[in-house]
Parts: sequence; C-alpha cells; structure tokens
Amino acid sequence: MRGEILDAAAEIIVRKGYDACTMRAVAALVDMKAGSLYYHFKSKDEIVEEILNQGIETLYARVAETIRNLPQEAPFADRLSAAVGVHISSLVGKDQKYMHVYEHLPPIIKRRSRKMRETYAQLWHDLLAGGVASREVDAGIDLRLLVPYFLGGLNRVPEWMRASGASSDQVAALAVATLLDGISAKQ
Amino acid sequence: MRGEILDAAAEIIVRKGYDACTMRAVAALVDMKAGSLYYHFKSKDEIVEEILNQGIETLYARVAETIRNLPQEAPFADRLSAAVGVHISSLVGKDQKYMHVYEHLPPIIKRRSRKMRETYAQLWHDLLAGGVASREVDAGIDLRLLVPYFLGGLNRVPEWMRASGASSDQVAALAVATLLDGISAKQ
Amino acid sequence: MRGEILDAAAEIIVRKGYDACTMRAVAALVDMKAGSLYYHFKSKDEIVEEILNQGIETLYARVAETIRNLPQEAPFADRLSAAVGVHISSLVGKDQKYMHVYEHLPPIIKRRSRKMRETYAQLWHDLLAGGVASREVDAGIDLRLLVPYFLGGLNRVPEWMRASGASSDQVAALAVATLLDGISAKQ
Amino acid sequence: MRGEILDAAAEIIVRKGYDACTMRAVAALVDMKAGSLYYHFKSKDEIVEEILNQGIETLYARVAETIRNLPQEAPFADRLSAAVGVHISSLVGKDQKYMHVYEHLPPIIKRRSRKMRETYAQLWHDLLAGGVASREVDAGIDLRLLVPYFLGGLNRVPEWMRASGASSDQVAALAVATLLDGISAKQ
DNA sequence: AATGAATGAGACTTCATTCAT
DNA sequence: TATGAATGAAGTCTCATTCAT
Repeated sequence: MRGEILDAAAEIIVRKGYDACTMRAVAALVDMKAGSLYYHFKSKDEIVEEILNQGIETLYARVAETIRNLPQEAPFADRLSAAVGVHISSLVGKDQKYMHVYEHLPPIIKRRSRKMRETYAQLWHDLLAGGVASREVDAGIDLRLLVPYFLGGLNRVPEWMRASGASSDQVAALAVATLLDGISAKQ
Repeated sequence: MRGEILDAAAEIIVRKGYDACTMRAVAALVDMKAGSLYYHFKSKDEIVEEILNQGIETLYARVAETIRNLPQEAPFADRLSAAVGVHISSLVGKDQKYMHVYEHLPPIIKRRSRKMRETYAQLWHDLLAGGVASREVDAGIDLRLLVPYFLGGLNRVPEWMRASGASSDQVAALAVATLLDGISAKQ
Repeated sequence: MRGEILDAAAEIIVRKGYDACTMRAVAALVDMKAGSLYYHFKSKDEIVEEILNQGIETLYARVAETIRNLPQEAPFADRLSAAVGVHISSLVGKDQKYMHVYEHLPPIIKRRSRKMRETYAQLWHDLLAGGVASREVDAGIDLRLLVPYFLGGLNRVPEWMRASGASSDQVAALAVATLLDGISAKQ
Repeated sequence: MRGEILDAAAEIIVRKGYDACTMRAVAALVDMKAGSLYYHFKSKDEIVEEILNQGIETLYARVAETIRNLPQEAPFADRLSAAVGVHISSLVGKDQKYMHVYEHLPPIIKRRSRKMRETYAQLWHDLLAGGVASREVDAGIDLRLLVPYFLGGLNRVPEWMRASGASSDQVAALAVATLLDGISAKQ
C-alpha cells in the first residue's frame, strides 16, 4: 500500500504538477479517502520526500553499478559514455516516474534532497577525477565547477527532448562528444 | 507603484519560492493591504506574467545588443564568449531579480513564457549557425539539439554557483572553453 | 450629473441585475471613477432609493392623472381599463427603465419603498371602492384582499410578456376582461 | 446533514435575503465552520440550486396529485378550487420554507429553475384547457396569456397576505371566485 | 486499516467607502 | 468637481490535517 501511494503521488506530480498533487487527489488514485493516507504516512511531506529520495537513490545505484562493472582499464571516453547513457535513459525511461518528479518540485522542496544529490555529484566528480589522473582529461579544468555545470545541462535533457523530438541516444551521444572535444571545427 | 509591486513579488519568489508569494506577502512588502494590489493589477497572474516577460525580454535585449555591437569580423570564439558572459552576468546580477524568477515557477506557469523563450533560443541558434557558416564550428553538430542542451546547462548556473562559490566570470570562462574545445587532454 | 448617474445605475440594474450594479460599474457608464460618485450621492443606498422612488412616483402620477382626467360619469369598466392600460404600458415602456428596476431588487431593498407602494395601492383601492359605490362592482368582494392580489398579477406582467410574446395591449385587455367577468363560459 | 444545511440556507434566504445567505452564515446555523460545508456540497450554487428545485418539485408533485385524485367528472370550478388551494397553502405552509425561497433570489439565479417552472405552468395550462374542452371555460380566452398572468398573481400571495392579515383560505377563495366570475356586480 | 466529518488557516478576489490632492 | 490610491470587511473556496468510530 505504501508503495502504491508513492506511485500515485509521483504519477500526479509528473503529469499535472506539484500543485495538483493534493492528498485528496493521491487518495482518489489509490481508491481511498484522504484521511486514510495518514495511516501510512505521517504527512504529505513524508510522501514527497520519500519519492524524491527513491528517485536519486535509484539513479545513484544505477550509475554507480554501471561504472563499477566496466573493466578497470576501460578508456575514459567509454566510462563517460556509459555513465551519461545510464543517466539519461534513467531520466527518460517510461517506468521511471520517480526521476521525473524532481523537475516539478518547488525549489524549497528540492533543497531537501541536497545531501543525496551532492553524493551523486561526487560520483561524477570521481569519474572525471579518474580521467584527470589517467591524463585523459585536461588537468587545467576545475572539476568543482565543471561537474555542476555539466549535470545542470544533463538534467534539463528530458525537458528539451520533448521539444526537439530527439531520442535519448542521440542526446547522450551529443553530450559526450561535446564534453570531450567541444564544438570547434578540427583542422 | 506598479514597479514596486513587481519588485516585491519577484523578491519573494526568488527568496522564498512561488508558494510563498501570496498577495498578502507582496502587499506587506510594499506596505499595503492585499486588496489594494488589485488597483494596480487585475490578478495575481497578471503580476507573475509581467515579471516573467520582463525577465526574458531584458535578457534577450541584452544578449542581442551585445552580439550586434561586436565587429562583424569578430571570431566566433569571441562572439560566443561575449554572449555567454552577458547571459550569465544577467542571471546573476544582484539587481536582476526578474531573471531568477523563472527557475522558481511551477511548470504550468513556466509554459506561459514559452514563446518568448523560444525566441531567445533562436538567438543562440543563429549565433552558432554563424559559427558553422564561417567554418569555425564543426558542421557535424546538430544545432537543434545542442542549443537546448547548452542553454539548459547555462540556466542552472546560478543554482550551482551558490554551492561552489565560483565567480560568474569563472563559470563563464569554463562554459565557453568546454563548449569550444571539450575537456579532453590535448596532446 | 445626478440624473445621469441615476440613469446609469437603473440601466445596469435592469440589464444585468442588482448584483452587477457596483459603484465602479455605474461610474464607468458615466465616464467617471467610483470615488467621484460620492460627490453627488452620500452612498450607494441613496442612489438605489432615489431610483426606486422615482419609479413608483412616476407610476403613481401617471395613473392618478389618467383617472382624474376621465369624465366623472365614466363607467367603471372604462376607468379600470384606462388605469390598467397606463399601469402596464408604464411598466413596459421602453424609456421607462426606472420602473423595471423594482423587479430586480432584493426584497430587503424593495421593502424601503413600501410606504410609497402602499400609497399607490390605495389609488387602486379607491378606484375599486368607487365601483362598489356605484354598484358596478360586487359589494361582496373584500377589497383589502383583492387589490394586492390583482396588483401582484399586474406586476409580473413584463416578466411573462417576454415569455409569451404578447403585446401590452393584449395583456391589458385580458387583465381587464378577466377581472371584470371571470373566465367562466357565459350561457 | 445535507438536509440540515439546505434547511439552514433556505431559512436564511427567506428571513434575511439572498445576500445575507453567506457560507459563514449557513455554517453558523448548523454549528459548523464555512469550509466544512464543502464536504457536503461542491459549491454554494449547488446548495441554492438544490433548494430551488426541491421547492418547485414539491409544489408540482402536490398540485399534480391533488388534481389526479379528483373524480374525473368533477366540475371545473372544483378542480380549479382544489388546485389553487393546494398551491397557496403550499406557498404559505409553515414548514415549507423551500417554496418561499424563489421570491428572494436574484433574477440570474431564478433563471436556473426555468425549465421546471415551465413544466409547472403547463400543469395549469392543462387544467384550464380541460375547462375549455368541457365548455366550462370561455373558449375566447387565450390561455398562453392567462396562465402566466394568473400564476403571477398567485405567487405574490404570501407577500401580500402578510400585509393584509388574511388567511390562506380566504385568499384562495377570492382568487378562485374572481378568476371564475370576475368582480362585476351580477344583476 | 480505513472513513466520514470537521476544522483552521489561509488563498484570491470584490466592493463600498474614504480622503488628500 | 473629480481622481488616484488605499482600506477593511467580507465572500467563496481549497487544503493538510485530525480523530472518533
């Protein structure tokens, strides 16, 4: 039941926005009355928080596992490519409502998942630091800046994919290529 | 007075989020009672819409003018650099609350400024297309994908600057360098 | 100016109902701002009251004069017919907004013109009493009951004319004939 | 509870007018807070509409049944008398607040019950048409005009009864007699 | 485990009215 | 005479939450 409630809430947030996600609306979707939700959750916030965390935790787990499963000697470009691929396909995957949720939340609530999101950013930081260590990434780059900048672009991807009609593979390829080599014409 | 009300509303949205931006709160900030706001605006929506438009329109005007003022023969890297610089400093400039507003709005309301935002995206599209035409940008890049991806990253900048403590110049430089040449170590 | 304001208010009440008759609406119709009305009237109530009275007073004056102008020896049927004709055509006359107003007012406000309306009822009472005196009206009829009952029917006339599409003459003729002779088939 | 709320609202409308019938006032009368009413009704309109319908529907049902229960061969005068009696006593009956409500509503809201009221008018139309068919009513009378005119008078009855102090039976008798035979003195 | 019913806070909005200018 | 600006009261409605059953 707890799970079904979370599912319902996520569904509503993604489909109609955070404001439309009232306790009554959630309850209706699981064939209950609003008051009954309080048997399973202490408050609306608890529901949202749980959804929020579940989203990033899953994302973290997937990307972490993908990286871990690569052969240790895999070149940086491959590691990056794999990570970006999993990140984007997770954001976009049909059954992955929980991950879409984040983009619909008011900033005040987003902030609650900051710690977990920093942990996730650290994952990327480590990935890139690995590239620097192996001299595959330019040592002059300040990773403290690059990581948030790059993730910032990545997180908007679903929003813009809808507009441009591109596939997640196309977007992933573009992101990787651009990050690695830039857009300057090579002589 | 109209202007002061808009200022107040923008201030609240940016500082405490859209939900906290009630008519009462706005009124209090300009030393009025809630009802009085209706002498100046037909509805809360009208206020938000005006803020929204003013933000993007100013941004558009600034970036467009910056580009226009460059010497025609300026190399692409310079044009890009100038544009990115203006964009970021506008987003971050202290007195430029109106531009911060966008990131705090619920998607339903964001949608209202879509047309203007597309116009703005077109500006960047043209800038990059110019680079392709002059063979300074790799012709293989699909601009329909790149522009939203790049702007997506750019728009998150203030959010992450706060966290990393970098200056807007630093971030701008990073964004330009990365976009142009990527992060791969050059031999 | 006073007159134009009254006109405007009456117009609105008749066309859109009492609730739509706000000070702002009235002001707009005379090209003013709401506050300015208070130079001419002490309150909204004063406006409504004045309209109300003007309506009945005119009606009273017309009917009274019509009766007075009849030759003293005119038969009762003629007197009644004349009075009903004036009453109905006043209620229905295009330029006579003030009289339409009454039907749109909330009962609480209607009550304010009670005294004047009783005076008006007295006019009819006298008319009928004259008929009794001259033995043209059945002496068994309790005029205290008949007058309000008959006027009640008469006042709804405009409302129902609109529905049935009859002319004011048709309705007047029907009212007179029915009142005098009833609807029973005469052998 | 639904019923008690309707009762309370009707009570207020009849006693203090439609404008005084605020959600707060209704709630207070049933010992609740305004917001709680929305558990039982979707909107204030729903409350008013329900009262409105209940009033006319009851009236229709009563009059229709009264007529139906008369022996088929009952003379027209008896049928009319019975119908008028029920109509008036319904309007006036102490427990029948719902029927008083109509006269206190703003025209915009009255209109909502038009269809049901037309159905009710049809009932009277049929009654009179029956009289014409059996040659008890003068065939020259235009029923399309008479019915609304007569009902118009009937509906004002409670308003005027209060003033004149007559009983409902007295008024009913007067209405029937007048309608049937008029007020002319019989030779 | 769930519901019916209620609450209190607070949202947006409208309106008659006031008053300095 | 008229207006711009403001106010306070009130109105309808929504929502998270509570609690006895």
